[in-house]
Amino acid sequence: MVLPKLTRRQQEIYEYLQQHLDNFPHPPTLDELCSALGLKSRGSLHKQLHALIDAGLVEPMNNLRRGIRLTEHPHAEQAEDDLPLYGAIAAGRPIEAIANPETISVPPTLRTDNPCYVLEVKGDSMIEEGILDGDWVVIEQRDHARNGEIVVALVDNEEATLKRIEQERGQVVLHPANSSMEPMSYLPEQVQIQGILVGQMRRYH
Amino acid sequence: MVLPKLTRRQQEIYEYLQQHLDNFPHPPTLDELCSALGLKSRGSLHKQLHALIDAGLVEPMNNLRRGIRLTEHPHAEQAEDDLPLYGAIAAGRPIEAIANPETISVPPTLRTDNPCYVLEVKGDSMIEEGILDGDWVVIEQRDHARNGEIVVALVDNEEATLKRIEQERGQVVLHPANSSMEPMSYLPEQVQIQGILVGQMRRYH
DNA sequence: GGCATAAGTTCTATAATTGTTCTATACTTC
DNA sequence: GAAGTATAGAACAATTATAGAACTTATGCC
Repeated sequence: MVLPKLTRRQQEIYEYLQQHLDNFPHPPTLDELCSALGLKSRGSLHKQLHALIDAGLVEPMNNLRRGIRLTEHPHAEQAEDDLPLYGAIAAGRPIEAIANPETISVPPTLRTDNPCYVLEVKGDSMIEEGILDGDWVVIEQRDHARNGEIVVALVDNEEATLKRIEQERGQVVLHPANSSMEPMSYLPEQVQIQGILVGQMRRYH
Repeated sequence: MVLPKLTRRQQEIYEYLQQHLDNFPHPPTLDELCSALGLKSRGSLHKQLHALIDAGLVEPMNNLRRGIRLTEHPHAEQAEDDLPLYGAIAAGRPIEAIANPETISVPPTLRTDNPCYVLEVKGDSMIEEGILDGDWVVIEQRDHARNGEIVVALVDNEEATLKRIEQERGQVVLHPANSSMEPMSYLPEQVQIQGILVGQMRRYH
């Protein structure tokens, strides 16, 4: 996301702040920053900083003498932490079809910037990957995957499962992570990828 | 370290207190602190200290003598869903002792209403419970547990581990969830419970 | 228990520092 | 060359820091 257009110099200064602000024992004053940047005029720096403040990158300092600080979450906060929860992996139904899903809160760390949703895991097919019955998995919505990724796959439009995928010429192999189950091979047209695993959560209480 | 919105001088004084408060035989009087800090006016210092009290960093001292103490958990006012992240399970250190932790966002579902913190798991001792190396675990801060709960236990004040606990008369058994490891027995006084497992998160990207 | 003293509190005044605003000038880029 | 950008410098306004005095409250001592 690109915020209000910064000039070249403003960008330079912002990058300098990101890199060197921690080097100062305390948040620096305008004068200190001036000499660190090689500027001679407090007023000039102030003007540049005000542009960064307007862009939401630097803490506004309304006449306060607390020094210059960067804002906590520069990139304006993501819409919501809530993602749709489509219940247990629903056999035979394309994920997106479900009408009015519940939602569940998911920390930004566990998701990607692309559209994601949450499923509740049923069964032990991924137990050796540390994914247990009842866990929630965060799925990035996608219709293709790289080999080795763990995907939500809909087979023959009937059964949706969570498996590690290997795609070769002419066939798709879905590997469970459970030594009591066998990998299964399908034709590419039998398998529809509905998303790939990007996060996992479990509660113990 | 970025503190709440303190002025420079307030920050200086706070850092001085953090460093030198233990050097005084008793908590110092305002006058003693003044001369230690090179100030000449008790009133001035008092004003600064009051700012620190408002910020929740110094215990309020309502007319008490020698009452200057730092608060236990300075950063009480945390962002809503953010919990302190104490890094990997740290051998030999009581969890609460770590100074200024990072924080990580945790959905309400994965935590309890009691104080919680987050650890990063190192090692495979709980692999059969679906807790892998690198996972984050949400821990409710507690010093006791029921049998069968998974706890963060500090053994002999040296080693902190995540294990399932069984407490019998006269001994405490810590069970790993890894068939290549053996349960270990200890005397109750060797084992200090630092919290119990209430949630778990993992990212795949 | 009462009193003296030490220590915390409140207040005002003043000095120092620092953020803000403004104007003039130089520099880039198209 | 025009428009936008960057810098310097001065003047200004506000916050912050300090000192000092007066006041209140706790604590210990007899």
